[in-house]
Amino acid sequence: MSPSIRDIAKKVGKSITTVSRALHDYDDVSPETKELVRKAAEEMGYIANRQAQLLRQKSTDTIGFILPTFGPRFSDPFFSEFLAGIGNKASAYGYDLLVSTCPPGEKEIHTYQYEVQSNRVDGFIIVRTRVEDERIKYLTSVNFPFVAFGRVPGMDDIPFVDENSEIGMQMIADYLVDLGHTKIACIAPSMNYTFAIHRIAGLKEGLKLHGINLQEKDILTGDLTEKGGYERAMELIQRKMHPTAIVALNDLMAIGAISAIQDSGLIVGKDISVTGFDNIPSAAYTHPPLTTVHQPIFQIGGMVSEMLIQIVKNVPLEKKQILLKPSLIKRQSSGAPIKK
Amino acid sequence: MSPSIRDIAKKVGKSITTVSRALHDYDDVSPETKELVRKAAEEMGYIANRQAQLLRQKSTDTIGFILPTFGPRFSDPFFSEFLAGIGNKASAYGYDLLVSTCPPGEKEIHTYQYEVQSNRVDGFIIVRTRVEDERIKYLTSVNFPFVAFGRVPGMDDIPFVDENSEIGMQMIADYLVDLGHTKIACIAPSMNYTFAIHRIAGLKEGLKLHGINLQEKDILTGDLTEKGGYERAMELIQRKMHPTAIVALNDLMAIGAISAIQDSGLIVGKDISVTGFDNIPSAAYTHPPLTTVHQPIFQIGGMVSEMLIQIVKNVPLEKKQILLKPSLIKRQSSGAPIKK
DNA sequence: TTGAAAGCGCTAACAT
DNA sequence: ATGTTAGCGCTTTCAA
Repeated sequence: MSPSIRDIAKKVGKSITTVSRALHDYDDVSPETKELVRKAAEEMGYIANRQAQLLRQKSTDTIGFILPTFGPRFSDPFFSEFLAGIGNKASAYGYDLLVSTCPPGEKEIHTYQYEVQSNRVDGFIIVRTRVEDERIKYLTSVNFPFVAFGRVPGMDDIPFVDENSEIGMQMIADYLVDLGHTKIACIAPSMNYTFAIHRIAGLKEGLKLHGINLQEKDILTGDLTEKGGYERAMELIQRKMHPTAIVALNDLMAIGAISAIQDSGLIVGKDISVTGFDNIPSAAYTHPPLTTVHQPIFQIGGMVSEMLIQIVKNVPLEKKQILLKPSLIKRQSSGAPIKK
Repeated sequence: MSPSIRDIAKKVGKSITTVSRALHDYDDVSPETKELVRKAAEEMGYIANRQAQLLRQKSTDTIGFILPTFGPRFSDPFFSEFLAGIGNKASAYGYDLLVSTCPPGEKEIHTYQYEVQSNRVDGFIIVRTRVEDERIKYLTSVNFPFVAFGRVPGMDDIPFVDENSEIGMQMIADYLVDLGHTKIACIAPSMNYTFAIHRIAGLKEGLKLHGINLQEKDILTGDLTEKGGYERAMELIQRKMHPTAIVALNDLMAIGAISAIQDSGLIVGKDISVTGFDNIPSAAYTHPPLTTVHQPIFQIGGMVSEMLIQIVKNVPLEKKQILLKPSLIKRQSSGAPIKK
């Protein structure tokens, strides 16, 4: 068994109170006692029992993160990088990270409720915010701390980090139009995701400035995976007049689109240009490499994590809302359209 | 504040003991009382305080998983899928998942020690086992439960799930030789990983059966990322006599290799064939699609998770070691070499 | 500067 | 069938 505070007390001939206070570096313990206690603790390999500590303190020093997993082949590189970002900062602050998995839907909110009420975590990190976000509604209603990666329309007060993807998409629009494209289609995820709304808005806005109207029929809905991108791109390609540029709202779908175009015997970047969003590492290794908008996922994970910890610690936040500037990464998946 | 067991007791006019027992469906509580208590609990939205429960029971109902993160751009799709697999089964059994991040090295073992001794978790899941695996040595030495994804040489008693990648690589070897390849090179990760050893052994063995000797100079070392695969492949291509087939030991490096070959103006599957390992979703969407060996990562995550839970619950295991049969996925990144 | 004692919310041995 | 009581390991009043 691991030694307890009692064992140390016995060894140094002091009370457990004194030991506890020495370990926490309280002012009212003599330096000698502190030294004595610390040495004994070290020698005995003492590590505080977290359960007990936390029960007492009514806090958990733990951050909750509920992975919205969609089916078994859940391998979005976005999440592993984001998780690494959260985890890194959390451990830097001595916080643990409790991860659960739950597909979006009915049960999801129960998972949150359960973790809130059973006192498992001090706060949550929410990812891929949605238009009517039950998670955020719930957490706000019970006044439980959280920080979101992504904005929520109509809830401007919540703490969040997001990339200004409107601007990102405007950059894409400018770039494609400058290359000479006019027939542009888009593969988006469900409009339930707020990021989809922002990105579509940015794209529309950007195109409109050049006198181009993005029509509803040119916005297809995919599921954020390569497969989804592939299938939607195929539909676009098979139209009698296919677009010369396909704007996918994330890299995974863009990769699928590239594959579909090539399977159709067309040339990516010539017959049809493709752009993505995220700049996942793979994006540099598609063929041709993918033009996309960079998002510093790892850093964002860190920021979100840090903000949440400040909040649960009651440290005043410098900024409650952070909107990052995107940057366009031009690669060879996009080029001038072929003149006919 | 969430209601406690005391609040329920007060409400139904029973002792807290009775409430506790009713909630746990003990035999020695009358059905009426059980009903009464349950209803009250439901009404009041009672959820047990996990910290207290667990402190008392000396268990945590929590599984630990320490992500070996290598630097910030940590986006191996392997991990998100594996995590989803672990998480799913864990929650099915009512277990939580505590995730930490720590780069392999010095500090890593402290992270394990800390979580063990502070009583944070009941057991660990270990991934990507290594030859002299400090993590496993430590956990065995303190007799702390764990299950590994991957074998460890010389420790045949540890509980693990692994794919028989020797056979997987033999299938690759057979297949490539049948296509007519004789000049075969390999991009492997550090031989610290036991899976690298198994896969190389399988490849060598498989080739030897066809009278081909895989030489050390034809085994390059990459870092398991696209970038690593790209760079090593470039080295191979620039040799005066480049190989006609590049066998990468994971899909990410294979994707990098494909990119390098194409950037060199060669044709993948004709000039140089490429194979991977894992069959991540992206593998079907490279151009050309990647020939690889399938590994059911999600299921393996589930199995490992389930085994660990059995172990910490002291339920006897059906099988302590599980070795899965691989299957070869033939796609167009591999073909007959061009005759000269 | 230190210690005694209460108690976080829960479970379980023991008593009734 | 139910209640009394002790105690998990820790922190924190309060008193000395």
